[in-house]
Amino acid sequence: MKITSRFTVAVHTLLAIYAFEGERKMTSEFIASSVNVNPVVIRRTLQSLKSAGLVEVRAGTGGAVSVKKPSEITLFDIYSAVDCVDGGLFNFHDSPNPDCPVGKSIHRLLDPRLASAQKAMESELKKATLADFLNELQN
Amino acid sequence: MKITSRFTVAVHTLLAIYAFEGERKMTSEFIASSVNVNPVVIRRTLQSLKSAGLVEVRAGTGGAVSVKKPSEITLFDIYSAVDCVDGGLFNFHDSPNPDCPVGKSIHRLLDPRLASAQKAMESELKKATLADFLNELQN
DNA sequence: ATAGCTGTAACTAAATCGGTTACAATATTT
DNA sequence: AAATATTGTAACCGATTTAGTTACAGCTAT
Repeated sequence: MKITSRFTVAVHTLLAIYAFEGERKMTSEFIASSVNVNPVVIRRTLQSLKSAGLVEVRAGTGGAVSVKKPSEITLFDIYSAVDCVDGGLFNFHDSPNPDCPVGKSIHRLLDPRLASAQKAMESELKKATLADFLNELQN
Repeated sequence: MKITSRFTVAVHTLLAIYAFEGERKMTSEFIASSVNVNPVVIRRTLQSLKSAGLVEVRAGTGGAVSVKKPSEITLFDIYSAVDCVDGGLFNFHDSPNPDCPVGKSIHRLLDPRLASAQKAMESELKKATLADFLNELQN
C-alpha cells in the first residue's frame, strides 16, 4: 500500500500559494482547479497545513497565505502536517505467538530495521524545501 | 497509509523456515500458528516468496524449505517479493492542471524527490539480511 | 444586508486488506 | 489403489481508508 496523495496535494497547494503570492487571492476553488480535485479536499488540506503552522487561512474574507519563508518548509514538514503515515510506515502483524521462539523475537529483530528504513526516507524528505521548488519553477 | 503487513508476515515466515530448518516440517499451519494468522494467508505469502525464488514449497507432501543462504536474502528482497509497494511508494494526485504553471510543473519538481526518498528507504532495507536476524535470534 | 468564501458534517463509491470457507490437485504412505 | 495430509486457489466477507460530493452554517469585508 502506498502513501496517500494527500501529501502531494498538500505540496502542490503550498507551492501554489507561494508561487502566486501577491498576484491573486488563493481560494480553495482556485487551488482546486490547479490540483484538479474538489475544493473541499483543498479546504481539508489547508486545515492540516494550518494546524501545522504552515499557512494562514482567512475565513470569511477568503484565501490562504504563507506564514513562513519557503526555505523554512521541507517536504518532511508537509508530510508530517498531513499525517499520511500515522506512527510507523510499516504495518506489523498483530500478535505473533509468544510461545514460539521466532514469534517471541520478531519484534525485537525487525522493529529497529523498519524504523531506520522509515527514518532514511523521512531524512530524504527533509532535504528538499519549497524554496528549491520555487527556484526550479522559474526555469 | 502504511505498507501492508504482508511484508512483516513474509519476513516472519522466512525467518521461521530458517530457524526450524531440519527440525520440523514447516507447513502453512505451523507457520500460521507462529505468525498468528490464517494458514491461507501464509500459503499466499509462500507463493509470493516462491515466485521470487526465495523458498521452495512442496505441494502434496507439504512444507516449505529454503533455497538460499540466509546471508543472501535481504529485507529488500522480501519486500520486493510481496510487492507491498506497487510502483511508487507515494500516491500522486491524478491530473494536475497543465494550464496552471504550478500544475504543469509539479511532477517535474516532485517526482525526483519522491523517488529518492523511496530509494533511501529501500536502500536501508538492503542492509539487513536474514543471517543477521538468525544471529540475533541466538541471543 | 449582501456576497463570497471557509469550516465541517454527512454521505457515497471504490479500493484494499486480512480473514475465512471450501475444495480440487498433489504427493507420500499404507 | 486407497487413504491421508497438505498445498494451491477461487470466492466471498467485513472492516478500513480514500477521495469525491453535497449541503449548509459561520465568518468577514464591503
